[in-house]
Amino acid sequence: MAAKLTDRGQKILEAIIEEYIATAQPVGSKALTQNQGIKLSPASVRNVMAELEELGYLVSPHTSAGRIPTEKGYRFYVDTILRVSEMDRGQKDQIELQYRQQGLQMTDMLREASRTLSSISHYTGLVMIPRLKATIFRHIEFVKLSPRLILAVFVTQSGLVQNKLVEVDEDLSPRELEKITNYLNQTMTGLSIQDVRTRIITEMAQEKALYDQLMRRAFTLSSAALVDESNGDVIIEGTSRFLEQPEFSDLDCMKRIVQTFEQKSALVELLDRGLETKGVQVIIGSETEHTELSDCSLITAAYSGKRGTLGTLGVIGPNRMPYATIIPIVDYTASLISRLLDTDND
Amino acid sequence: MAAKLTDRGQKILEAIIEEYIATAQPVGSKALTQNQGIKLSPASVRNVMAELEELGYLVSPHTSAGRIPTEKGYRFYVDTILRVSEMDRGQKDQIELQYRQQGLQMTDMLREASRTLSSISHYTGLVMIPRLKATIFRHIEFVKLSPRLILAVFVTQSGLVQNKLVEVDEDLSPRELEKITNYLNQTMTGLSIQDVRTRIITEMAQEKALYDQLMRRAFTLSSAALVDESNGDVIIEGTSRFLEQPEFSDLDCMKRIVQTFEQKSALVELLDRGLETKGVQVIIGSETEHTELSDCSLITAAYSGKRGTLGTLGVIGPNRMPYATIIPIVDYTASLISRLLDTDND
DNA sequence: CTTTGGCACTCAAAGAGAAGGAGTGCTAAG
DNA sequence: CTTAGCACTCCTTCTCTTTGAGTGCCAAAG
Repeated sequence: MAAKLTDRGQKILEAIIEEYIATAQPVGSKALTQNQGIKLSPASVRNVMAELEELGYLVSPHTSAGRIPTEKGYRFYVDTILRVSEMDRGQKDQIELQYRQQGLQMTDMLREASRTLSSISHYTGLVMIPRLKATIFRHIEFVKLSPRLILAVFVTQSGLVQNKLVEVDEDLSPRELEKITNYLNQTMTGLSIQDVRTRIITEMAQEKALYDQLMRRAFTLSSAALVDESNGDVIIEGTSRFLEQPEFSDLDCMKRIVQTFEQKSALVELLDRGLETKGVQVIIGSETEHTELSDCSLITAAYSGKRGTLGTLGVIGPNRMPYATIIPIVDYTASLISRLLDTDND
Repeated sequence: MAAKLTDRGQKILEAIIEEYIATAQPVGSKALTQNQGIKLSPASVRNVMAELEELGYLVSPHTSAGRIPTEKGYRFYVDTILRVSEMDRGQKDQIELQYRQQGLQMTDMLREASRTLSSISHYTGLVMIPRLKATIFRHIEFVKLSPRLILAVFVTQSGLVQNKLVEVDEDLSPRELEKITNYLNQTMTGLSIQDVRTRIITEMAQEKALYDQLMRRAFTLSSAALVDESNGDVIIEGTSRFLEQPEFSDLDCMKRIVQTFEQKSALVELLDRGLETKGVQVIIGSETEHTELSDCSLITAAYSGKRGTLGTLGVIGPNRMPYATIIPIVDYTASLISRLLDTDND
């Protein structure tokens, strides 16, 4: 069982996986000896393939078909065999160009990132919107919509704008609102939302707040405005790419995947996993731990702003994905986004 | 050609269309005589069906299949035969409930509308976001992100928040910005964006603006902030519903439709058509004038806020849609949204 | 001990009829 | 005008056969 893979075994596994990625057809021994730089007879290749199957890297759909990689096969390929090539300048420029032409607003940029990921990779692009609590407070503004209804508009360091309706018990005068606004903008700017929140809580407990009605209102208002009720949002672009993949020609399976996309929660969970990780992460098939996505793989990377990780982005497609080309695309996009977020708004 | 349809012809056409809507199978003469309250022999029905085919309301896929409605058939059905039933209270309540539980923010509400449309109709929900120029100015706010970069946050009467980054030539001090903000909020509130724009243009031309630097800046800034560069945006929910429809089991056709959805422009154009129209509009098949959507039908209705039409919403599905049940759903949703937009924020 | 050619075997995919059946159009009688 | 009867069409389904790609194993060669 723990038998190590010979050098030749790896070579052949690599060739099979790459052939399968290219053709989506089970790979036979003959095809291998012809196509690649493998100088063995089909019979020898067959021996090795039988070994690889025994070790769980390959399966054959039926006796008279070739072999296809298992998840374990892909995993080994990604972890051990794969050498990620640098992207060539041209491709990098092509990506970068997309953003130059573009407006500068964060959400638009992230949407563009998702779209570009999809169009360059030919799979589906995913970009997670930064969680509120991970962002830095820059500015808050209150707009009174009706006596009891206030719109809080809140801008983060990185230029993300969030707005939220707050219902209040008492009618605040414009002057009061303005004071509150000024106070908050002076005290909170530069803190992370996390910090802002704890600060609000401690200050509210202090006695001075107890007597200062305005302060109390400021805190109630801002804490209501900064509640992060979103469980994360994902920008998905290029769902239709899935329809191009022969492995999803089964409509029912396809439908379940698209539904999972629409609900987004599974994708949020998967993208969240990449938040802590440095570099590119690959999640293959059942590693997603979602049955509907058990034939899908994700390639993700985290992007960050001035102060630490903001979110993750990546590509989702069938297990049979050209990892070698997509990993650098995701990697480069993440670093590009990080760079843009760092420099654009300061 | 101009032969009018007999009463019996209509009855049978109705029965055929409704049967086909229910089963997605070509309808034969025998099936009709059994199922519905049609007291004729199959042979008589066949005569009528032949007539209907001659008139272009039906076609048969091949000799030994039943008949299916043509677009002209659907059109006639929708225009002449169909009696739209009132929705029962229960269903109305079910819809309304969705919004009660919900936050109050406009975009969220529209997204929820799209989702509800989809889940109740079992087709794909569409909601067009209001065009900026159709909305009423309520409040504008500028946040300086960097010396030359200003974020304009702009709130419409109906509570829609738009934000836009503006690059400026000169470094504006916070005091100046504040003055500009105050000035704009005092002068422009209550005007439509359309009006605001013309006003800015005329005032800029006036000599007093020429000498007052601050005013000039105010106008430049606000006109830049209020440029409506979006060509309309549509919230699409329930794309996966399409995958349930047997008529789109062809993957290639399916792919083209989903791609068209992703681009959105075609949908924007179609929803735009409903802006002028009162009540529910039905667009059938090639009436869409998009080849990719030539097997799709839309049922749309306009929704409005305090001051006139804001946008349209609706449902898209195959031509074979249960118009009788969906039309009232769309109608009711549109009026509900209008009601909510009217009352919520004033 | 590894490699390779040979060979029998398996099994999905593709094709060819053949049978079945749903539905039609037409005609002639009620 | 309606309807029963009937011949005809042609899709759908089934079975059966063929085809061929690919395998596993064995025995001979390196």
